[in-house]
Amino acid sequence: MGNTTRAEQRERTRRALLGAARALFAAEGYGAVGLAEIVKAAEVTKGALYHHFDGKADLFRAVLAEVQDEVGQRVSSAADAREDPWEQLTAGCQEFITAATDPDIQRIMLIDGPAVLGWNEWRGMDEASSAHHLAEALTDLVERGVIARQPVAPLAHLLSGAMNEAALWLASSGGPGELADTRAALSGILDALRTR
Amino acid sequence: MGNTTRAEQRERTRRALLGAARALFAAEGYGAVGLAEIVKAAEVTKGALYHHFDGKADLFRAVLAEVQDEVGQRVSSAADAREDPWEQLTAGCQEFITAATDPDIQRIMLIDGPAVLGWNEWRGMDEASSAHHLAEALTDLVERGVIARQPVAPLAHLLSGAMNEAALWLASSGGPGELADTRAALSGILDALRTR
DNA sequence: TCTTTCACGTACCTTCGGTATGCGAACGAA
DNA sequence: TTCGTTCGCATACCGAAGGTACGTGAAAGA
Repeated sequence: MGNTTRAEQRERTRRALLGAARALFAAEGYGAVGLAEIVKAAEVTKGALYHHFDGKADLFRAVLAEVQDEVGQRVSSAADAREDPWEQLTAGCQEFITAATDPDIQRIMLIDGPAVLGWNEWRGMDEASSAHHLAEALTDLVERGVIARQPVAPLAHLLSGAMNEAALWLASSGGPGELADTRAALSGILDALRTR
Repeated sequence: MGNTTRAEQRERTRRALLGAARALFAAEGYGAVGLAEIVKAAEVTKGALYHHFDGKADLFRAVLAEVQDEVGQRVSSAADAREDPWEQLTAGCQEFITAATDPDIQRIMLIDGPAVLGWNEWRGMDEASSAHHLAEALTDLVERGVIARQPVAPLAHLLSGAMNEAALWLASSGGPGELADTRAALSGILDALRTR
């Protein structure tokens, strides 16, 4: 008893590193955090870090994947709670704005993500976690004739960028009134897509 | 003759540093460029660099200001070439997308900018260089009744973010067709703002 | 002409990401 | 149970990069 299997120990250490790195990256930003801080907070050493990850950037990649996965889940849940495809789109977008207003999530997902991994890789991860939801929803709405037939990829990117920026702005200089105004403005843009 | 005043020399060195740093930051990204590379390309030493700037981040700040200023000028010129306020807005937006599709400008202005300086400072610089044009144009159009009366700040951020993301996407995976589709989608969104 | 200021070069320090190596405990086979 | 192997991780070290302290020679002012 009290014995710990290797798989358990491995998982515990990995979790500790991911948790510590996530908290520090979120609080101070990728560049301002040293590996020494991370391993100290995780109560391990650099040896453990390099045993689990290829380096600082790879550790960040794992943290980013975790964050993006959580946001993707929130958006999916919000969308799936609705029946009407149009409401699924709007609910998903509003939920994304809410989730992305968290400063910790922002710093990792929207600020450092593209800079650390490069925009292409960041885009790929974003696509896999949540952006494809948006593209699928738009495609579905086009198929159903709810919005005008048009290439969905450019539209998806415009909307994605709009929401990212809006969330960043809300977190830094926004009171509750700003949030409501932003939601309204986004709704207006989305509504404008509908065929009349 | 042949004599150089101190002000001249100072300006020459500063220009050399800014030019070298801009080229390297654009090509390799802020994190991947060392001060040694920069001062070698500028044919000076680190002493000169630290005499003109407070450090690597401050040098980047100066480069970013230069890039943003140029983009702002291009947008202003495009807008001022039109008489109709509505056309000024659309022309300015289209010109921004064109300018921001340049990979060098992207890396400095859209990718590394927020990560190196933090989003708040980046936002402030963007506001000063080009974003205020957008907000002013929108305010003007609201005053004239061309678009519905509404808070312009959230709208400006949504549009700004949409254009930033669109430009990034276009540069990485876009052919000429994608550019046309993106322009069309943006026009559609802008048109939707008009009071009918 | 003499002093001061300034632009910049040189040498050095510190920190940080990354690597090489060693060790003890869990694991698998006999 | 024993014994060799593997694995998870700690320790010590290295090179590079950002940053600093100080020296120097030429322009600027008196």
